Amino acid sequence: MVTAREVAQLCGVSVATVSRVFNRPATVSATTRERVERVARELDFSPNESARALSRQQSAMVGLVWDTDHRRPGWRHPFLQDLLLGLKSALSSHGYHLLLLATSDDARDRHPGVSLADPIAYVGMTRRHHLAGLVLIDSGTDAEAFTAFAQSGLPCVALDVALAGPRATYVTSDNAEGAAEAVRHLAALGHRRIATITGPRGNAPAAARTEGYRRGLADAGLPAREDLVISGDFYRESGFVGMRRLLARKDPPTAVFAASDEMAIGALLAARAAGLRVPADLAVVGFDDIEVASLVDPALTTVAQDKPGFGTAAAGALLAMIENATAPQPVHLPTKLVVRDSCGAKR
Amino acid sequence: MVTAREVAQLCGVSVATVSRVFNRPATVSATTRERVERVARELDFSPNESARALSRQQSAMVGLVWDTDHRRPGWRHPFLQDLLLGLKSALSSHGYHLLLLATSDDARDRHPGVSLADPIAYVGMTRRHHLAGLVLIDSGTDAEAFTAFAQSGLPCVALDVALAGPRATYVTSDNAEGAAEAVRHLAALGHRRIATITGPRGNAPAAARTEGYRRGLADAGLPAREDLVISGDFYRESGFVGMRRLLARKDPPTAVFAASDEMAIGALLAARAAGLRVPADLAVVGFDDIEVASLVDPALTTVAQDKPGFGTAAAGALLAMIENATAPQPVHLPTKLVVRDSCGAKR
DNA sequence: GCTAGGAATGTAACCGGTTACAGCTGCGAC
DNA sequence: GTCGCAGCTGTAACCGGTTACATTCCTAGC
Repeated sequence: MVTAREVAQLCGVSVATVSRVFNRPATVSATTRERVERVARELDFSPNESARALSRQQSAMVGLVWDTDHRRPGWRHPFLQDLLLGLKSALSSHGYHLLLLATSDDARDRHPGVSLADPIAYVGMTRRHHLAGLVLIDSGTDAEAFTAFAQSGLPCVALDVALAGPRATYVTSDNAEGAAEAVRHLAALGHRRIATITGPRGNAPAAARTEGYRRGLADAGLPAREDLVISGDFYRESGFVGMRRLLARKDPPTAVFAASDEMAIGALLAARAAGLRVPADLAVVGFDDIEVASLVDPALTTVAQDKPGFGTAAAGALLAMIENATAPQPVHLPTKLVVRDSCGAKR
Repeated sequence: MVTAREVAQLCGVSVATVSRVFNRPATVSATTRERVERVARELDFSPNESARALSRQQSAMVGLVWDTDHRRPGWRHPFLQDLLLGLKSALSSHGYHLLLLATSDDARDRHPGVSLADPIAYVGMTRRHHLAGLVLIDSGTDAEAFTAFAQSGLPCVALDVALAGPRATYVTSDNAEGAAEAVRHLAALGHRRIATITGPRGNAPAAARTEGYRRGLADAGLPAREDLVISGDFYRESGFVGMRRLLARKDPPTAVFAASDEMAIGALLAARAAGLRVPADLAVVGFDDIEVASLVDPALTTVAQDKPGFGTAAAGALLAMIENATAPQPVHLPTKLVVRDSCGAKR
């Protein structure tokens, strides 16, 4: 490893000058700068990150809090890979890396209800590592714990959880509009009794999608019937059960908007089990556009989220807070209705 | 942030002693140790990681090289989430974190054939960050680039790519045995003409699965017929095309072992397109047990890999090399045949 | 009683940068 | 001619730990 001292010596300047070339090039005369840059390139020098972090009290790393309880079914994030890719590429263009914080599962083992391993341990870790910021992935129900991060003073961006603070914000899809569009689409296909299977209560995107469902009905001039709103939890099983309950009605819906693809697939299976054909007897629309959506039979019509966009938007918001100290603004990503077979639109 | 100096002052000892309490407790007298530990706990002190990394020339971080070209179809890892979870939890128990290295895509943009952004940039990064080790995820065809990492002297663990060196090793499934088991299962169901659709050439797991296919045939006393070996590339399309070619034969196979679930699904679609019923007219077995496998119709019989096991095994091997400097040993994880509907076994 | 040696602790030199401050130079203005 | 100031660079004090080496103290052995 070449150090700045060696570069300085070879250039006949002090280490301070070498450091300046890498941090505030404008303060160094052009000739000196070029000489240092050339020698640095020749020796393949670049500043040691540990030393830099120690000295600056800030590292070139962004922490990723993704603390999921793998014992809970459906612990997987619907599109973590796209998210990581988006984050990674957006961060890399500014020289930041992503640190996947690891905490022991002790706290969770002791208190089974707690989903985040230990917020305090996390906050300490972010300090010890001099992290520049934090990306928080909602892993279910730790919205309260997230405020602890926001209060730590570190720039924070949460995904799909409303987070506010002087240096905190969040990124989410425009869930309400996406849901409304799905419902309007079903209405336009002639459906009058459109049901919905919602996500878990307390979940912000779930609430927004239900709100969007209502708005979509209103937009289409259809009455809102509360008995057509069935609550689920985003996972397949609840879609199956919810659909079965809906089909047992004496006046079952002809279409259903499920607040997640997993539940839509559950609904599909329930319809099949009840001897119904989709989309002929029942139209189904989901939300997310997970990988499986195009594979099930019939292929699922769904509201697609901008998956890599989540990553880039989160990274962008975070970098803005880190580097410009700008006032954070929540980001609402547009969704896109992907029409496949399960809704019965001819295509 | 509390520093060691403050703790030392409050305890009436020197910083060196505080440091020793955290690093080599045995060299400190019991009474002093307890006093320091108590005060440290009260002040919520823990050593600053940047300073520690700088001083020790080694950080508590393991780099993750996952440099996939998202413009290539099928760039997704079949089970990255399980992998990350396994890695994370195994590493956390030893206090290590996972750093997702970000490199600019420049190199790749300039040379479209290159899949890893820039191995040299990566190696430099690992040095600058004082990383303790490296986990290499194969993203296609950069096996050669991986040797550059192995030669950097840093402990390296590759996944699904044979990597050798004094401080390098790899983790992979027992692909050959898994494939052999699948083929024996098909033979036991009465199939005599069992075809295979292979993975891409040059890919180690793909080669092992083909070898296992041959071994399975031999085990079952069936002749190996080279015309029943069709090459694919792990992605769905190649499974579809391969199956179509097989079905066009005058003497088509009654069963097919696809070296990946994606290709198996492609084969399923091709069979359906040809008017064949699965499993009645054609038995299909895949490899991986990806999430979709249980969702397709018919549900896919497949060779399951130990997904979280990959992560824990990789972390274990890496930690062993980092902490004990043990001679690295490749890990071969056992697979498990998951019998569902597509093979025609009654269950 | 004296010494050798081991255990416990302190001292201070690192690790490799960043940056406040001071010093030097050269130029235009008076 | 000199004063002021801006631009450039060097000096040295950090950042917060780790650790080789020195020192002190105590005990066992003679």
